[in-house]
Amino acid sequence: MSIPMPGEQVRGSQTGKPIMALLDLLGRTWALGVVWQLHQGSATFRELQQRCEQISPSLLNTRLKELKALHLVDSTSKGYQLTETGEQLFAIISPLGDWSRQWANQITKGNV
Amino acid sequence: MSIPMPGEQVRGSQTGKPIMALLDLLGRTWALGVVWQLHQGSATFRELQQRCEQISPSLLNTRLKELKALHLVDSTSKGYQLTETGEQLFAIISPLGDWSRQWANQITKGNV
DNA sequence: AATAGCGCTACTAATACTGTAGCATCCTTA
DNA sequence: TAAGGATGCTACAGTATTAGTAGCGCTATT
Repeated sequence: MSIPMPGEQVRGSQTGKPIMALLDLLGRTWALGVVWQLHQGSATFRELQQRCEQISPSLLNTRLKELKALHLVDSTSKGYQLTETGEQLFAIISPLGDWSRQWANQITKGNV
Repeated sequence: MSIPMPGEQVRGSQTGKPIMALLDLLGRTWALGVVWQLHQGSATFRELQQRCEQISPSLLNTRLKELKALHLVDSTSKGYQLTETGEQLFAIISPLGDWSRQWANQITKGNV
């Protein structure tokens, strides 16, 4: 799958709008999850695989390539870590943690 | 694909944590996009299809079923719309619009 | 020199998505 | 009362993506 570069056409959108590239990227399996897990701290390839509950190495590697190409993740001697930009992205989505718990509560307790 | 219900195991995770169910859901093609587009206002099935740049009806319908089951989208006489919960979710991710533009700028102008 | 761990690739099977056709239903308008 | 015309949605075949497993090439340790 090609890397969803802002300005170019991406999966599901011809417009080239940055938000569409971002939504394409984040709409791929484990993309959000990798960002989420990496915020817990940098990790080696195999550590990251374990944090992501045994995601297959081929997929992890594909996602990491994309995230690196888009400057959200960096690989250093300490392993993979979020870039500053990646941390910004995490900062935006981090409220999803708390929110998802309320949401789960609402659904499973059935407040209809 | 089964609906990622918080509390149950989902694609890529056995833990049942709400955040994992949410990340599974949002990691599906066009899930975020549909929420994004519906925030622009309620829409009928075919309107929504057009806003989503000709997403195939089968996929749109699948995504809508999931979003309805998870109380993020409602279908009314006026068509589909976000629920209150869905609007909350949108409120969290809405900064992605502005952020994606900066991000695009950083990548394409190459501030390396 | 053998062992163990690492990043990562290769390959196949399983699953998800795309794209098109079209059915059933509900308006219009004649 | 019936012939369009639009709508919500399903069916299905073809294609693309993901899962799962094996293992290679390398480095470090024993």
